[in-house]
Amino acid sequence: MAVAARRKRERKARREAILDAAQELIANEGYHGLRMDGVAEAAELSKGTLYLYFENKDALCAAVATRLIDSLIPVIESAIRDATSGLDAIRRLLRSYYDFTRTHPHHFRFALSWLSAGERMDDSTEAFQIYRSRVGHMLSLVIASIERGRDDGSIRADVDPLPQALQLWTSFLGVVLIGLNEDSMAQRIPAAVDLDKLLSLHLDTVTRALESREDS
Amino acid sequence: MAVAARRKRERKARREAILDAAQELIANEGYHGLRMDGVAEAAELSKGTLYLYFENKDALCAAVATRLIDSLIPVIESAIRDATSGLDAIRRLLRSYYDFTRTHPHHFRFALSWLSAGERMDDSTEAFQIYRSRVGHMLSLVIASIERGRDDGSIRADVDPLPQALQLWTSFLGVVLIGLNEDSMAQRIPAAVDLDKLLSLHLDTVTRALESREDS
DNA sequence: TCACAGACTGACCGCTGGTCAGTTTGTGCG
DNA sequence: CGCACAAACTGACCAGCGGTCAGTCTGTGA
Repeated sequence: MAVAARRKRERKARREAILDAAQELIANEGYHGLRMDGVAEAAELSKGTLYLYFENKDALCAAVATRLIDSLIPVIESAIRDATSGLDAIRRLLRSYYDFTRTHPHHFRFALSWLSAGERMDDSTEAFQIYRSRVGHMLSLVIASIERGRDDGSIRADVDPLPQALQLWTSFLGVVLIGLNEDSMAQRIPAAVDLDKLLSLHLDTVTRALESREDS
Repeated sequence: MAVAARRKRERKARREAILDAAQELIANEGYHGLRMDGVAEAAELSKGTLYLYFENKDALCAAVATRLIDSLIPVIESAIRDATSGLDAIRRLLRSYYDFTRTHPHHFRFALSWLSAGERMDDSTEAFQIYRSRVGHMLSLVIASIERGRDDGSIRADVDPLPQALQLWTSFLGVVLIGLNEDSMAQRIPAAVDLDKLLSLHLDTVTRALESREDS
């Protein structure tokens, strides 16, 4: 009865193939430009078949995003390990995420749609639950870094890790958000700021707010 | 020839009526739930007529957003005037925007779609240009407050107003973004933080980063 | 009474996410 | 080999919605 096992493998491979096709299209056409017909054609399947593997379009996108963030998490964990202090870990963590977003801007767009929507996106699917758990994991890394900094003295002792992690994460997302729209921002703001510099400024600002001070 | 003047008035009134209908629907159904057929019915017009007043759906939404932000700007300017210092002005400015967003969450959703999209939203219309100018005005208020704080000594002398204003504004938007999804966040994060507290924490963090220090 | 302009209408179109009755494939059994 | 059954797959079709446009209505001035 090795048939069932093989079927399972094949099913998984098909699923991956669909994800490959979708990810490629998202990278080229953007999340909003993604068409289920296009995915079907790229994956050399009929549209109906897609719905045997994914509940709907949003679930497919969530699965793509999950695969991407799964490739990011080890990078971040490695960056944290290399950090010289808790505060340094925060900086490295944020910068890793930022770099990742520059490489995969559409992943961030997806994450953002999820955050901002509540309505425009179906977040009731299982694929979304999985994605959520990844985000939860990332947040726990932030919390852990804050606690580490509190312990090693690089971060003020009076910060409350969970709320501060939320503040860090959400404010950081806002900065990255702009980084995605470099071109349109350049038009909008005369003599616009270079975006890598904006990130650096943000990190400096965060550092300044968190660091323990020598004075009383 | 007072006819032309009356026609112009009537046209403007119709436009306002359409905006009223759209704003009401957006408030109830959300931006994404807005249907042009629904607007037409609510405004007691045919759908085709809407397109005599607005280029497309996104332009209509931009006009709604502009009307809303136009009601906010005087509030913010007043808050800034009452401030005791430049740093205090920043805090008041951000808090005013936050309160406004709590009252009109859909305005913020629109602003966000505009920022995050670049693709999913038509920002080429005149209505969008106008909205942009309002955002530019708000940013200039932030810049002015920073300069004021630099002058009155409440803010460090070495901050560069424009980049710092961008950093302040974008990071602030990220925090507000979460504030919009209170309910879904509560599910996601166990023992979630109260959102008004999150804002307060953000303001404190910002303050800490900007304030001039007594020590050398 | 007529001509004209501008406001307005609503049937219609195209696109796209999603559905489902029916077909193909291939595996195990008699 | 043929049969039955399940699972994978298909593609024509549907519904919702943004947007269009040929034609109608209204009222103003001559």
